[in-house]
Amino acid sequence: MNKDMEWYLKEYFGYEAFRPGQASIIKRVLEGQSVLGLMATGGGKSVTYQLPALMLPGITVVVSPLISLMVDQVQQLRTKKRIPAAYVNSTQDPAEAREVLQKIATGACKLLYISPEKLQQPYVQHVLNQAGVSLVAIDEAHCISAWGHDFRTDYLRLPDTLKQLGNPPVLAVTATATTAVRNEICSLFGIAQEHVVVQTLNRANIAYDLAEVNGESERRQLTFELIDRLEGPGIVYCSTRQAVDVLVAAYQLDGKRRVDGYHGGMNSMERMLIQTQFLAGELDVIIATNAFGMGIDKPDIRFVIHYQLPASLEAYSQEIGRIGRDGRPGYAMLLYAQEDIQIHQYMLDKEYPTPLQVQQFFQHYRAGAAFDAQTLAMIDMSEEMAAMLTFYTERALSGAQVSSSTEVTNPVQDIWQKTEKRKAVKRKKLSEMVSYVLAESCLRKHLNQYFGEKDHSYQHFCCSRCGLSRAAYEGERMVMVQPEAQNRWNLRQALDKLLPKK
DNA sequence: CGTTTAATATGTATATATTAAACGGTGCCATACT
Repeated sequence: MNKDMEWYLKEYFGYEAFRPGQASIIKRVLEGQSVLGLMATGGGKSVTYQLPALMLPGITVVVSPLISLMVDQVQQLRTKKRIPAAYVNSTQDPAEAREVLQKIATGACKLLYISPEKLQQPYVQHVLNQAGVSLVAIDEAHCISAWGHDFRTDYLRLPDTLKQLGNPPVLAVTATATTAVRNEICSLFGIAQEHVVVQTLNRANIAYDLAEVNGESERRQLTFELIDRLEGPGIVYCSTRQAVDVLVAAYQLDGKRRVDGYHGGMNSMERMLIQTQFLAGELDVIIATNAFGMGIDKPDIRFVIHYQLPASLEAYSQEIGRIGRDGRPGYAMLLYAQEDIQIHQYMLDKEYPTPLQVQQFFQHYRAGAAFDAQTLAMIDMSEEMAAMLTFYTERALSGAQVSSSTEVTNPVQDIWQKTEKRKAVKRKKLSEMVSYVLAESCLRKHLNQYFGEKDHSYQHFCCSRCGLSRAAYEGERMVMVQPEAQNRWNLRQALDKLLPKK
């Protein structure tokens, strides 16, 4: 079997040898085991399901979070590797989609890329069952925990969806997962502890830096200086679309480098254009919200600047993880101020329902009402919240059936409590982000420990707490920002508010 | 909750100060509408 694996690796992927972790994941997958693979960005995750897809008898379904990722990967497989792959999603018209699915039914495709939403459609499942599903790969599997509980609950429905496909083995892969996230993925898909394959998540080539800023002008000045002086391509992350637009306009006015913006408010053509330009080296820096970056294949990103505090260490680690996939040194700067927390708190409060909203939703749900635009407007609820509440309501009602003998709980109360629980989890993640900037210990250690990583080695620089100065990093002098005691104290107060009361 | 933008106030023409209102992330899909 070993020889076969290597033959496929060379024949289809052009590599002489496997990269660390790959062979061990693939072996288990070929044995029919369900596996969770954790590999640092740039570790070659996609080969771990693309190669088994060629060797296994049936089709491999790749659950992918973004249409743009499906398009990229399928194109690469078809043109560069000559592997028969396809995708089904909402960019296709019904006739087109039917054509693809009919081809799949005949077994002409080895890989199908699809979203968790689309995978629930009965016709899609019917076709896949005809072809026979050998493996379900879940790409960017941290999305299950990051999005499954609120933003895209279809991620948490995946175990039920896979039941309809006869529970094929699962290979979940990601670059960031805390112990809690690993446990959640394992229990959802029945992955045994010995089938969790972990490569080191420590990013030895990244130098971690941190600076507290006072006021908008200081923040902006520091950011623009960094963009001007740092070498190579980079990304600047902001918390809001507006901040992105403002920064782009301000920098383009008299900045030295080629910079453009990217966020969810832009249409897909614009977004595609900007991303393509960045990948092709026609843009030096992208200023973006967290909409940018997932799955982008650019090995030479040299720096990431966080203009504001991100919402969690998971998000932070994902975003800086895009630095230096080529293994060459890179630099991560996190700018923060006390007021950065407010936007995240606001979003959190807005995302989750009040008891009244749950009640109104439940009444309509019970009455069998469709949650169309009109109904939603009537109860003043967003499409997103209705989708989330549908999920929790379904859970509450099916759960009630199972345990009906014990006690009859109020479903509305039950649903609201479940959503409050998730809200508390998110609040805690935000507090952990704040703790990170407040703690005075080594940044690398703190971040690595959060993800259960014990290796803290580094190549050139560790972090600003371990003696990295920006002057040293850039090889020239630069104004250092002095943190003010007052602001730190306020931030501690804000942190206290985030933590649950005892 | 903080920042940005729009609207008003001032006191007699342009611009600044003050106050009020608006706004805020991530994407799939289906459906309704042009």
